[in-house]
Amino acid sequence: MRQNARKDIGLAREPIEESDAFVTEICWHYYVNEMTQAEIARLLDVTRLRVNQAIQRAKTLGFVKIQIESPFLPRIELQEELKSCLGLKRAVISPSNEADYDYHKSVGAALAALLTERLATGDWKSLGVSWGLTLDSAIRKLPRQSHPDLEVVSILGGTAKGSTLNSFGIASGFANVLGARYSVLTAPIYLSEGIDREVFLSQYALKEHFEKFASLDAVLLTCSNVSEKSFLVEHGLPQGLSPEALIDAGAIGDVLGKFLDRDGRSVSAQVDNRTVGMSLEDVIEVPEKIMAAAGPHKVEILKAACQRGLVDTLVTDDTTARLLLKSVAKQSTATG
Amino acid sequence: MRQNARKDIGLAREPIEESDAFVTEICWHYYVNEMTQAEIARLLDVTRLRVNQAIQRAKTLGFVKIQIESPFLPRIELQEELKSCLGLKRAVISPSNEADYDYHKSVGAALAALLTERLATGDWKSLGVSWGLTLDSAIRKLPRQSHPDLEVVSILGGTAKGSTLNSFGIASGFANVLGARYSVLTAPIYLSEGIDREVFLSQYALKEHFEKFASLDAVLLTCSNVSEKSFLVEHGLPQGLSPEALIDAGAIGDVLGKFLDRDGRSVSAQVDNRTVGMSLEDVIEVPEKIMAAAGPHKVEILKAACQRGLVDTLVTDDTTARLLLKSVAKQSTATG
DNA sequence: AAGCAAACTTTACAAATGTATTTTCTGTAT
DNA sequence: ATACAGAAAATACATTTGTAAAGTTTGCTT
Repeated sequence: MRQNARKDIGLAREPIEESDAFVTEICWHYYVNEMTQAEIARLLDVTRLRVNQAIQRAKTLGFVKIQIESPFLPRIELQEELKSCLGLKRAVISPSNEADYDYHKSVGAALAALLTERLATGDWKSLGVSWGLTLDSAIRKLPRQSHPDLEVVSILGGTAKGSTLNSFGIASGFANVLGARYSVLTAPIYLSEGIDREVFLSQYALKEHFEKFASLDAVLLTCSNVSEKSFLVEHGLPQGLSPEALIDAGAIGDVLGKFLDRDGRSVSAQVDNRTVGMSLEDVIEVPEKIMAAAGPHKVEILKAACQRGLVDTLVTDDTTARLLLKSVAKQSTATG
Repeated sequence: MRQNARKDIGLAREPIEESDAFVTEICWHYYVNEMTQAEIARLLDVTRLRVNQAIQRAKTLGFVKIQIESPFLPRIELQEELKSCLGLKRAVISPSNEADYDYHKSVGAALAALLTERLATGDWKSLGVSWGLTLDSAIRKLPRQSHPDLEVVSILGGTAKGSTLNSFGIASGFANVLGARYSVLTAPIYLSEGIDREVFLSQYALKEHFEKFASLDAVLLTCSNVSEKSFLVEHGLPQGLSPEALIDAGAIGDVLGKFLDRDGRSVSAQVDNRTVGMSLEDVIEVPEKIMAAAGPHKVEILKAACQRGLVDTLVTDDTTARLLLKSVAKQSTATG
């Protein structure tokens, strides 16, 4: 067929038969004997170009199969998939212990490892932190370090209850173990009704703190869903705001006390306006946005947060990662 | 221990941990994503040198396995000749790199390819393995497989030195990569003088193991000559047995620790009686006897082993194959 | 036999890789 | 604190590889 077609337009010379045996032998010399392409060309008395082409042909035809053999491979594959699915710059996936599943331990350790690495190389001056169990867990896993030029900045107000994993405890905890300074947000996460936001935030101490948000080199974010598993929902919601009302409004979880819907849109400007902390718009401007969260109940809010552009590095565990991928796949088949 | 030793000579910095996960990730990017080393270095924020070293380390460690579809197509004529000359059922000849000749690499890869093919079609339940550099090389080239019904049986005792390429390491290495069970021969290759063979071998664990020899579907054999190139001669000969004495007795090499003369006859029943492993008589009974060996120094012992009927499949390289043919031709003109 | 076009070889060069050398960094010991 | 030694980074360079031009060969057509 192809031959005839060529002849019709005036074929000159048959292409030399690049036999499988020829290609095979070249590949053998190249990959097994580790000869250079020039050496092989000399040995078989052909041009180097032909050797080069044979090897490339073998690769595309699948004659040579390169396998990577390692217990770590599955996780790397997962990371790559997550990155492309969610549009991340980096994904860190910790192996979770499925038998004795703990949402925070594994992710905390992974975050600690990542932080240590980034702090060593990244030359950060200012690190924003929210709070929650995951960050508390990371602090426990962090080795003691010395970063005298680093300032840990709390980017979210606190709640009355819960001392160590509260705003104050997390920021100071990080600063302590990292050998850094810190600045906390001495305010509740939600303003009481009737308090004028502008007036409250204009207080001198708060104003100075808020100005630091603009120059953060990185932020550590967490998220949660709307259920009794959420610390915020259990202990921190302002009076008059019920979980049911949030769910009715489309909320699937929160980032920095701001509730988002399935597509990452803010559910209630009104509620958002009562939170004391960094705005999501400001978060998006931070060069490195590290989100650490795990657990099946956080899949939806993680997806939403990524969609909103709040995440460029995701730290999670393999269980959550797999659920995330499944969820994204389902969504795209439903939509597209 | 090692740390102290280092400290004594004034250690400065711990070498950074080139973790397997790190190496794996680099190989993933390099081979799967086809990124350049420089790109990977930038991505992971390390020097290009480290990436380069990681890839080379992965290659030598066998983390990456490169498979070629049909490596022995081009050597058909040579193979046919060998088969008829040596009375073989099958001959597999790999092309070797004569400029930078490595006895084991090429043959190991060919053996790996052959094994993969035979395991897929042959329905083996039990595979006997000896040990040596050639088999070690084959393990590195074997892709990971799953043969849960296969048992790898070590057919030869070990030496004190040389961990991975020893009896235990080879059998478990094959089993690991093939996804099979294994049974090792926990005994030295040569009994010490004065130990009663019958008494020693009657030990429960050994007896049970020896009984497996009768039902092997295949064996992987190697051989060596009597010189400093032989691992056995260098490291494994029993006390009081010198290479010179063996040569004087007509020995030209060994198979399974049993030394043979030019015609494949056992040189010393006394020495044979001290070896712990499968007897040559039992080997002959195995349905598939695969001998893998290469190098000019192994030509004579290969010929002898074939003559003795220990080989029905020979895996070697083209250099050795040609020498074998020449040697056989010379002998037959001299004799006939 | 001249023309022609496909397919190869030659040539050239840019990019990537491998390796050696120098420099910088860091923990330990003096 | 200072000197020191070992390790990694930085640098430099030779080799190898990939690719895109040229130029040449070959077999067919006219």
